[in-house]
Amino acid sequence: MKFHKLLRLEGVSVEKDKGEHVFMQSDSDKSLYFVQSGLLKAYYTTEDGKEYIKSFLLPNDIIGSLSSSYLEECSSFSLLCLEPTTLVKMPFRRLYEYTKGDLELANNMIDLILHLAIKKEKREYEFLCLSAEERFCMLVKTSPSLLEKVTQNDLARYLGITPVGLSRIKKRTHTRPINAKQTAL
Amino acid sequence: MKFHKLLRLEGVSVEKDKGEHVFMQSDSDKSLYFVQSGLLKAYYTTEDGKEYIKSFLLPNDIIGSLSSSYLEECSSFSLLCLEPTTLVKMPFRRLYEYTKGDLELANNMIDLILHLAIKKEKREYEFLCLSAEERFCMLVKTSPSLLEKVTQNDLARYLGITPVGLSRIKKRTHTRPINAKQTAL
DNA sequence: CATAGATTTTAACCACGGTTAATGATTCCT
DNA sequence: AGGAATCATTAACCGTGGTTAAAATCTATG
Repeated sequence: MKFHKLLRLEGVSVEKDKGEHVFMQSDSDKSLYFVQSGLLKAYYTTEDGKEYIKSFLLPNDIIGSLSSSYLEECSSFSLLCLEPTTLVKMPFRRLYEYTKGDLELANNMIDLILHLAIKKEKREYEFLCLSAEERFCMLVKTSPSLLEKVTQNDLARYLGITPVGLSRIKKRTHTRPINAKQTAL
Repeated sequence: MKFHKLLRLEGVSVEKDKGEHVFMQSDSDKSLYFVQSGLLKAYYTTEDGKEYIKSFLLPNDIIGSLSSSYLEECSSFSLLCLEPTTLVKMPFRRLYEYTKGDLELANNMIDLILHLAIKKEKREYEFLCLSAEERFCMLVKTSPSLLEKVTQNDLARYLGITPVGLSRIKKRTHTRPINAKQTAL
């Protein structure tokens, strides 16, 4: 990545332990966070108490609270550290002032958001076109290291299924050869 | 929306009839398109010939071909006019040159991409947290006008289900009172 | 009007994954 | 080490939606 100038802006460094939350809801906390080390999960909690994981955050990942009244109505959003974590916090208000007056920074910002938009695009694709099993296999291929760090429960909630469902899928994919679909002849 | 300056940039006007495609694949076509009038569907076609609809585009909507090697590998992406349509085409290369040199334009661009990112975020939420039936009900509430213009087939492929599945859901939701879940007492 | 084509609905059957609950396996704690 | 708590797996049962194919509608177009 190359958001050079963005990263050189001095933000507040935040240290959190495993199990601690990073609050992003209140106006004063609306910020962009750069993950320096550690591991977090970003998740929704719905009214009926269910949890759905939006993403896991690894070092060099970036997250911000996009304000969307729609989403805020139907769910609440949280960040939880799964390991001791260091973040750099940059309030949107301040960032916004910077980009208003700095061309290079504004272009860095464009690259950054574009990068995030492409991630979302991928995820939309995976939900739209792939089955839960295919999404799991995808993840095994692309982020094998994540599987070791994250509980079955969290992994399932990220894939959009239940832990029970994931357990079943794992069994299936180890027994059955992958891509058994093509077993014509 | 308020991408004032972006919209004042002069792009190439493109006229298409119902049934015509807008090509976005080749490098020379990598552009941002502003829909002025009409209706389009943006969809993926997978290797096994299935179609999945990413979004419908109405007047004032904006679409661009985010280049992602990942997505380009596993599917091909197309735009098809469902009604006679007028678009304004702005090549990314040119746009990029502009934003590199114009602060106001760069900030307009930030607002624009942020706006698109929030849309994606909503859609991710809907796939992650809602059932097909709930997604359908959501759409009925938020975009009733779309339902009249779009075939059952396209609608289903946008919701991530088959036309047969959608037909069943429609039957159910008309028979059964919506939110029958809460019928305690 | 008639026929062909596309679109939608229905039915029958099946696979996937949700739900609940019981059982194992780990980790953690004093 | 014993016990609590968390996490993972398994089994039984069920609901949603996929698949296929047939019937019912709707829409052209000559």
